[in-house]
Amino acid sequence: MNLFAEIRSLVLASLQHLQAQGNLPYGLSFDSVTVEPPRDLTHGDMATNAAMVLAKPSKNKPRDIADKLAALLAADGRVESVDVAGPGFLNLRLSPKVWSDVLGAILVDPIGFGRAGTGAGIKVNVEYVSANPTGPLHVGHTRGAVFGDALASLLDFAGYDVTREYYINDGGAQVDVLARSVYLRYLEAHGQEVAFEDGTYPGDYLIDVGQALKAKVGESYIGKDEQVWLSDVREFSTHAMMDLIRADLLSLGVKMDVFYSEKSLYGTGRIEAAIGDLKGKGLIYQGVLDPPKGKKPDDWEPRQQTLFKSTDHGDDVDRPVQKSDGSWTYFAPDIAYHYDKVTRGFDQLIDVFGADHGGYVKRMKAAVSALSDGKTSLDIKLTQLVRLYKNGEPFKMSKRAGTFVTLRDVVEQVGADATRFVMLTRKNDAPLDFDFDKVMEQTKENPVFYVQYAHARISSVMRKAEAAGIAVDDATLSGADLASLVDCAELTLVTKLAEFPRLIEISARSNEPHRIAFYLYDLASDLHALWNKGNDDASLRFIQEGNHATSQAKIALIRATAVVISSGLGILGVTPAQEMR
RNA sequence: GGUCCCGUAGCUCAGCUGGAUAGAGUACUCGCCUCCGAAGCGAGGGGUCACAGGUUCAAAUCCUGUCGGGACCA
Repeated sequence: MNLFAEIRSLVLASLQHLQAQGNLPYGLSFDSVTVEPPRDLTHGDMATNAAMVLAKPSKNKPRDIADKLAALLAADGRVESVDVAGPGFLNLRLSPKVWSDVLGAILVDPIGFGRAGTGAGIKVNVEYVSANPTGPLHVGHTRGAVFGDALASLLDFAGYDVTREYYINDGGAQVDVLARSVYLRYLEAHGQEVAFEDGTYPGDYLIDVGQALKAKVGESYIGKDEQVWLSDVREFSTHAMMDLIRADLLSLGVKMDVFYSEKSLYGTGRIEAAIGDLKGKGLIYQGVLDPPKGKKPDDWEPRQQTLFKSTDHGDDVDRPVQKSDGSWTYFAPDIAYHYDKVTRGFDQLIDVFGADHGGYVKRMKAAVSALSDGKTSLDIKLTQLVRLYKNGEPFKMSKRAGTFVTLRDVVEQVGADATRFVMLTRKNDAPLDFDFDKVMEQTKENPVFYVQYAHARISSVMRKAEAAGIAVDDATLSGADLASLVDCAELTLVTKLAEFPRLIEISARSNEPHRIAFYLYDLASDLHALWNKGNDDASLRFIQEGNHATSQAKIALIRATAVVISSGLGILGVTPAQEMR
C-alpha cells in the first residue's frame, strides 16, 4: 500500500475526467505531475503540482485548473479537504480513515508493508566487493561490501529478482605474487630462513596457508623450480584466500549468490567469444592510439593494438583489448565477464567499485551497451574513501607499519550492526568518517544507537502492556479503533510511516540505500518526540491505565513504527534491538 | 592536459523524477524526570546553497563557464 501512489492515481483520474468534460485538452503528458509530502505539515498531508505543470501546455491559468481539480478531488472519500495555495499548489488533507488504514495495513501484513512491485520481473545483478584474492578484506572493502549488500536487499525489497555476485580476480599477475609468497611461508614452515623481497606479500595471514601447504604436499616442492609448483600453489592459495574472504564477509552478514572466477574466462574461448561479438558489430579494429593529452608521455610510443571502438558508445577514447604481442589487456576479461552477465539474461547490471576505479566507468558502460545492443543497463556506483578515527584523532593505516585495519578488526571491535549502519549514513560517493569510539557511543549523536533505542523503547512498552493484561498481538491491534489518535505528534508519526513505501521506491530507483538510514533516523526522532510528550501529557502515554481500547490504539501506532523500523533495518542488514541494556 | 566526484549553518552532513519560509546532528544559551527506558525531548540564535550566466510559472537541484578540494588517466 503506497498512499502517495494511490492519491496520484486519483489525481490522474480526475485530470482525465476534466478532459472528458472538455475542461482540459487531450494529448497532455501527465508524467511530471507529482504527489508528495509538503515541506510544511501545516499545508496539509499531501501536495500536487498538477495545476502548475499543466497550465502552460493546456493554455490555462494554473488557478483555473486548480479550482476545477480541487472540486473533483474533494468529492473522493479519502480526501477531507483541498485548498489551493501559492502559485497553484493543491494541498490535500486526508480523512482520518486513510491513516487508520495505513496502520491497519502495516499490522495485517508486517513483513509485506513497503514492499514494492516496481521491480517485478526485472532481473538485476549486483556485483560488489570483488577484492583481489590476495589477503583479508580491509576497511575500504567493508564500505563496498555494506553498500552493495544493502543495495541488493533494497532492490529485493522493491520486488527485483536480485543476484549478489563477487568477481574473483584470480587471473592476473597478483595471484602469482600470492603463490610465491605462500611458497616462502611453506619453506618457512619447513624451518628455512626466508626473506620477503619487494613484490611479495609479507603478511602474517599467509603463515597458516604455508603450514597448510606443507601438510598437503610435504617436502615435495622444496628446492624445486617454480614451473613445478607455481600453478598448484596458486590454486591452493587463492582457494585459501577466498575461504578467508568468505569468512570475513560472513562476519559482516554478507552472503554472495555467485563467486565468478576471472580465471575461468581464460583458455575457454569466452574472451574470444566476447571480443568476437564486438567484432561482429564492427567495433573491433587494429589501430594506434594518440598519446594521452597533456601528460608527458615518457615511455609512450605509437603501438599497433587491437582496439574496441568504445567511443561509439559514449567513451572518450577507444580502448585496447589486445596488445601487439597477442596477449589480452586487463580490459578484455572484464568485457568477457560482463558479456557473460548479459547472456545470463539480466535486465540491469550494477557494479560497486571503489572510487579509485572511477576511470573505468565509461569504458565498462560502453562495453555493456555494445554487447547488449543497449538493452541491458549498467549502473556503476563508486564508494568513496573511509577515513578512520580513534578518539577523534585520524588513524593512519599503513601496511608497512602494521597498522592495517581489516574488516575483521572493525567487526570485532564495534560489531556488524553498528559497522553496517554507520557505513550507510553517507551517500556512497561522499567520503565517510568512521570513528571507532563514536560508533559505539550510546548517545543520540550516534544514529545507530538512536534508532535502536527507539525500537527498544517500543519493545519495552509492549512487554509492559502484556504484563498489564492488554492484548497486543498484531491481529488484535489491527482491529483497534484508532479514532483516539488525534494529537499532532501521533499524526506526524503516522504520516511518516505512510511515506515508507514511497521511500523504498525512490531509494530503489536511484540505487541509494543511504536514504533508508536517514529515514529511520527521522522516524526514530518522531517516536522519541511523541514519547517525551507523554512525559508532560499523561493522555499521550501509550499504556492508559484501565482503558484497554485506547491503549491498544496507541500501541497499534508504535507497534507499526517498530515494524517499519525493523523492515528498514532489515534492508540495511541490521538487527533491531529489543532492549539496550 | 583530460575524465569523474564534491563545494549547503562555526564543524559533520541530509535535501525526493525542479516546488512553497533551505533541514538535521554537533557546538553555544535556556527549559523538561513523583510519570511507559531523560541513553531522551522542547525552545533560541546561526545561510550570498563556492561564483557568474542560462532554461523554467518555479533552481541548492537541470545546462554552460570560472574558482576551489579529491580520485583516476595505454
